[in-house]
Amino acid sequence: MRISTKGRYAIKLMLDLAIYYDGESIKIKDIAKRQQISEKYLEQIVATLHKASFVLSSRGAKGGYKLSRPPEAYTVGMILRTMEGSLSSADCVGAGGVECENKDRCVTVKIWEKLDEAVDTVLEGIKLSDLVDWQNELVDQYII
Amino acid sequence: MRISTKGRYAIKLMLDLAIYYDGESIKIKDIAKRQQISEKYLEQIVATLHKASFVLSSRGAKGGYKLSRPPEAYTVGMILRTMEGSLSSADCVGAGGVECENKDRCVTVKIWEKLDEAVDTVLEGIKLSDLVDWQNELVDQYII
DNA sequence: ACAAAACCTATTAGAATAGTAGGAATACAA
DNA sequence: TTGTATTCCTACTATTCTAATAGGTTTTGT
Repeated sequence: MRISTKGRYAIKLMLDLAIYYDGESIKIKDIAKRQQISEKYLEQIVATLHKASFVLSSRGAKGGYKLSRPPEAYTVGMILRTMEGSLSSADCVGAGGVECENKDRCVTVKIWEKLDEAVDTVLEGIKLSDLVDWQNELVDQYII
Repeated sequence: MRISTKGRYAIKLMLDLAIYYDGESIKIKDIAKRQQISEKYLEQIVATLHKASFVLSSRGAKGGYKLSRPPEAYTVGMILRTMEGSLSSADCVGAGGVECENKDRCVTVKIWEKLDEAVDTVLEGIKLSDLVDWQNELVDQYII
């Protein structure tokens, strides 16, 4: 039931883009420094997010990345699914899964269906903007 | 977010023990045949369940396994946790996890806490006896 | 022209997954 | 008491996944 570093780092990356946006593109180098993640690894991760059109890029000096939409438009689930592919708990359930020919006679699939639904509800219920809000609350708490 | 075959097979094994119990011990060989799982692999899985005292064993001819408690006494979560160790979505949350020194300043942990709680609620909410009931409903539906 | 950034592709070390394999110990039954 | 069926124990293995590292190429602002 683990979420990989790819998924977790992608969320940190997107959150960083949301929080530190000031009109300018944000460099991977800076995100890597702030989030304590390898620059090269982040490059790979942002490439996937770029392919999914979650971020806009500009190349060359003064280049970097921006969110392509407002933070309310992303859910944690969207980001994780983009990075991890399917999030389903077993192959026999969920999109793109290997259909089991015994599926409608197997009661254990009900477990995975219920589980996946619960996971989905949580992950689709948290928006990137919620993370930004939580972060701001934390800052209020610690700095002030 | 995958549940491994070990966890899934363990549930099938426990369910098989619950359903086919008639006073006698049940052989791994029979479970393997019914559930279409490798006998040798099931041996390993049942060994873990035995160590956790979820099943009683008797050796030699006429040997086999029985549940050590009634099916109501097991939750799916108990079984999965026994097979998979921690079910938590990230190392920074949950028991036995590597505590992150930045934990109380990191908002993403909130995601994993919420997620783990939801997973827990589902998995602790399903008892082995529920699976037995579902199975019996299925049988009614198909055979009768 | 130069520097800084994104972009692209290959490689790798280690761990986890999903088993396979072979035999030792035990116990029933003839 | 001998055979057979079972659990029990330990080692091995092939494959995939994870989490990176590495080394460049292309683009662009100054």
